Amino acid sequence: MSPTKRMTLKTVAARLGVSAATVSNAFNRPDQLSQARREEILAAAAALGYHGPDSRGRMLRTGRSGIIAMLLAENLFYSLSDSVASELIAGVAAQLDQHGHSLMLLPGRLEQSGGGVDMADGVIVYGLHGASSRILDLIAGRPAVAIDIDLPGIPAVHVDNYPASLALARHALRHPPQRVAIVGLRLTQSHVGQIGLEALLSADLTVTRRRLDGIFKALTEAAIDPDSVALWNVDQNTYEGCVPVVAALLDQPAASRPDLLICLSDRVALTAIDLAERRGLRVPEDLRITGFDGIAEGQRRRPRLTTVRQDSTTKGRLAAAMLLDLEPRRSRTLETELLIGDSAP
Amino acid sequence: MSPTKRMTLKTVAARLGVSAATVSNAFNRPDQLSQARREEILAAAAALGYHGPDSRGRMLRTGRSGIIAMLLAENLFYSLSDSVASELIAGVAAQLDQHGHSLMLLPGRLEQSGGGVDMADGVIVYGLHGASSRILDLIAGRPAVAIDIDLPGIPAVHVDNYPASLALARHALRHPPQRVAIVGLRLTQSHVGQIGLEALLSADLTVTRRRLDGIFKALTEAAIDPDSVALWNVDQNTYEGCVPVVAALLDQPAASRPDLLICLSDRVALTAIDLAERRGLRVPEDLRITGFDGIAEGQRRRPRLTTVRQDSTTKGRLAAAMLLDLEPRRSRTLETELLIGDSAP
DNA sequence: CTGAAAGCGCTTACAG
DNA sequence: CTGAAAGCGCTTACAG
Repeated sequence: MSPTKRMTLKTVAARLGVSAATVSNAFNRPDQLSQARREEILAAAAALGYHGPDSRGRMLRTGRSGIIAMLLAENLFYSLSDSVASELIAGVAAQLDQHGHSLMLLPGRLEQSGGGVDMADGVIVYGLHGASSRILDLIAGRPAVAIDIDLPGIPAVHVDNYPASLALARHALRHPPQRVAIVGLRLTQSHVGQIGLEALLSADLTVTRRRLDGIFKALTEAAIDPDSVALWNVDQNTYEGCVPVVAALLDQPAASRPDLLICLSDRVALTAIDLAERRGLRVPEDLRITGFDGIAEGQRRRPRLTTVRQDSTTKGRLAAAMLLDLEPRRSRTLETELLIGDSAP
Repeated sequence: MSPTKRMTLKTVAARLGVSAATVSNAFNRPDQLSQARREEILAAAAALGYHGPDSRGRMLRTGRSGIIAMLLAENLFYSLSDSVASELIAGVAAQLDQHGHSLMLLPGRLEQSGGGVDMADGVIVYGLHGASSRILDLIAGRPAVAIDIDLPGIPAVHVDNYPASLALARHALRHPPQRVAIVGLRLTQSHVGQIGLEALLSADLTVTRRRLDGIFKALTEAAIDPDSVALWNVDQNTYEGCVPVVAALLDQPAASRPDLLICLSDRVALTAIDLAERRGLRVPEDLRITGFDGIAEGQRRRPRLTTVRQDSTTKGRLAAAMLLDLEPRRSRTLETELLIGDSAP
């Protein structure tokens, strides 16, 4: 067991005086040799410091790796820090746990090499990707499922953003507001702060656009002109990313400050609750707030957030199940649930 | 570009009438051929639907994969749901983002095949693992760094649990309590609820044991007999896992209910704040609460949690940096910071 | 029940 | 500047 040379199937076979095929069979196909021989070989291999066939060789030979890759929209750190992406990843993970697969996480901006997508048995593409033709090349020929994005020829898992936010906004507007403000997430290419309607990205470029459309519909129904509503935008779905925008919004003179704040993500809404309370504003008495996503954190703390629950865990689990052939591989739109909490009763 | 046959370096070379070496060089070693030739080859390859060398072949040949693996203590779902593990993973991810590596997540209970650890260029082992000799076999010969665990021959990243919890408990006890209770995390093999001292795991089997020892020291200094303090245990560091234990503890008759609750993790402490408030108990007036970890959620909400901040992100980042040879590969114990919030001022 | 041989897709000295 | 050859570690028909 000296660290002189790495053991391989071949060297083990040579030492034992059997063929490589037999050693391989001992590890992978118990039925191909006698029990006694198998145990003898396994024991001898262990004694030699050989702990089983190397996956790299196996992978090249068999074409399967036991790995599912997730191609994330952002870099790894952001994706793991964003509650929604993180719940989604956990959902994928939950399915893989049951199936004995490993999870490979790949950042949105891949270098030339592709980061190893090509070792995956299947790939989940999450969210918007800059150069989507690049993505298609990378996953070419490999089973793939998209989440929150449409890619030609690839089944997608979506959530019913439009009707969900329509229902939520209708609820919020039953209490007639003086002034409404909307805080979106990635509604524009990059502008952070208050924005105009002309800067909006189209619905195929950002999920939140559909949510905004639902809200506009509800505003119109309530005889409020969407153009008259202040529209703000945040580009990072993290506490730190939301703070400056929400602070600017709340720090307006009382006369122009909203009394209804419709946020297009829970993270934005939770940041708003937090900053409002620090400023002595009562939620919902002085300021009613709604979110979108239904992340766990928002349902635990007081005041409980009024929001739409999209089950990110289920989304991830379903996409993984499709890749593992536990579910038919076809596009699905999952239903959401209106959660009426205390932030906008 | 018909989907008849997958393109390989060899077929591309054949079609172009050059050698495989030249095509490989066109992709990997620009200096090995004329610029004109290179562009010609790249363009022709693209036209043929070949998007670059397959990592599987490359990996077998070069021995490098560009992948860092994290061997987690629990299954993937749990690890991604636990704030502390999740921040740690994000820290590793942050370092990999900067270096262009991919992240492979492997569940604690690996099947025979090893789940692909052997493709990783380096592995991070996090937390306690059942069969650690198995772990050592799996990572044999591969660069490895351990976090929160000691493995023979492998550098480890730790946090100063004992002095940190000693300082925290000293602070908490400056306000003399009537009755103290401690809620631990994984202090025993599996018992959930109130436990006795005899069931405790030793410090090399659980991180929280060192935290407990620090608290006992502070209690003794304050002339409180540790044996007189109620000791409870939780085995899952999630909201759902904490609820039953914390509820049982709070639902005791007022005469035996603690007025100081020392929790060995923030998740436990946050659950305690939540359930206490639901029961009309004021924090800190009726019940003082401390945590451990310093997770972001605890520092955002009111009352802000009094706790010890261990920077999990930095832990992960450092371990990854060691693997990428950006830091010397040697054991480190990181310092923590006492955070005095409102839950135990 | 066991073994010899081919080949998965690639890169790298090396020779020309 | 380009190509022929070896080989990374493995599994799988196939022949015996």
